[in-house]
Amino acid sequence: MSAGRVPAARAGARAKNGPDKRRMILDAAVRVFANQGFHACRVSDIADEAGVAYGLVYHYFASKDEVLDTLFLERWDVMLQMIRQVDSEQRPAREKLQAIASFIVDSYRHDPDLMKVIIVEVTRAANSFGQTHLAQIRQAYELIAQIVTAAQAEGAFKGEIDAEFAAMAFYGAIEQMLTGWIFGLLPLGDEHFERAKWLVVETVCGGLETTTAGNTLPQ
Amino acid sequence: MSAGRVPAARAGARAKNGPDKRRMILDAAVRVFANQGFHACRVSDIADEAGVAYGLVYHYFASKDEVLDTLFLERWDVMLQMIRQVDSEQRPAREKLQAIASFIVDSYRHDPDLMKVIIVEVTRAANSFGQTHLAQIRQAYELIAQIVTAAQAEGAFKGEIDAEFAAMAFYGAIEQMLTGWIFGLLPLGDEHFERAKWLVVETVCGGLETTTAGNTLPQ
DNA sequence: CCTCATTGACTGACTAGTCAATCTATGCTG
DNA sequence: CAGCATAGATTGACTAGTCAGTCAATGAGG
Repeated sequence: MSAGRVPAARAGARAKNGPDKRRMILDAAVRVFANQGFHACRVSDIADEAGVAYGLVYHYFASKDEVLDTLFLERWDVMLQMIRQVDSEQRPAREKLQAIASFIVDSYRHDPDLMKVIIVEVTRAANSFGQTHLAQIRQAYELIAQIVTAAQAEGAFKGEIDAEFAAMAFYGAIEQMLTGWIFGLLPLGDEHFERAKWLVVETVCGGLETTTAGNTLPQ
Repeated sequence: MSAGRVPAARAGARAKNGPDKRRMILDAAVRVFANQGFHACRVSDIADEAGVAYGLVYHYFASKDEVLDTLFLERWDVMLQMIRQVDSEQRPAREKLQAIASFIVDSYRHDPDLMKVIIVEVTRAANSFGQTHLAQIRQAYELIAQIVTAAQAEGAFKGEIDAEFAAMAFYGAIEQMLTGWIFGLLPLGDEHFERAKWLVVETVCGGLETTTAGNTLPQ
């Protein structure tokens, strides 16, 4: 509902005139939320960062919550579309997962603040925004699970591991990777981002163990 | 520092008399934090839940923050000790990871509220408690990474996957599993918990893919 | 002069943390 | 053993500050 507050028509009209204040507020909010956290920051911080008056935030958004809702939904929808697209293609499951991992890592590379906000304030906020956007979040898991299910049906993936579970593990591994970057626990930089894309997929698809005969007794 | 506020001696003395109010406050806080979230709840909620006066919370704890700090450190220390123990034993890496997964899942089974609080309010709270306890959290990752490194040295695990990274993926998969239960996205119940223990390890160690060398045909 | 954008001072509600008073257990003293 | 002292436990009304959201006024374009 929040995403529809300002009709596309008006947003377009704005572009002709001065800068789009609504967009400036959203962009400022990303920075403020990322640096201070949603709860710790004040609405005035967002207004100041955006260079607009306090009240203007409430002209474009019904509440502080709605600012975050908007940011999340904007980005999450893009991700869901992307996964659906990948899902529909005719490629090996590993490549599909690879594409998803790439997209998420690139999202982080492109706008780390936004991804930090989405993950920290929504996706993992079980008592607040995570609940309100649970349906959206769930969709991502389900789409990934579908990929796994399909791969199992054609024999590429083991049938013994529940698809919904595999989806959680895969997504969890990716998010933890971003968390590592967010917390400064993993090294940043383009080559690390690229390597990370491959590493998650290799870990989850190929496994950590060496494929010794029958993988029964290591060593 | 918070953990040491009440000397063990006095805590023991308390046991002789009435109930340990400090403990009651901590236990109540777990329930309140789990149900409402740290930020959303008031200190009076904790006091009410514990059945004590508001001021008593501040007799035992310097601040609302310190209550959560105490809860986290108490439990996290137990987990670190457990991982160190496992780490020192002479067993295959897969079994070690299995033991860690079991411990965490059992922790959740035993006290879901506490684990929810630790994960949601600390481990994943990049802008608040996650930062203050970063050193503790990091230790867990490093210990797990050590297990992976050792396994790689003896050839049981592939050398191409960075150990620290594998540790993040493994831990991330487990936490995501708990998140699934917390959000009500994965089925609860003893058999599911048991299965989950095996599933994470099988996914991360064995991988999702079927072993191409005609090892198995699922179904 | 109408509409929408923009401003920022102000209000109303909320809550972490304080503190002075009261209670309770224990032990000491004469 | 009664009486008293001391220290810690317990109480909850109160303070001081914060901040989300409101609104009346002003500005600008058509």
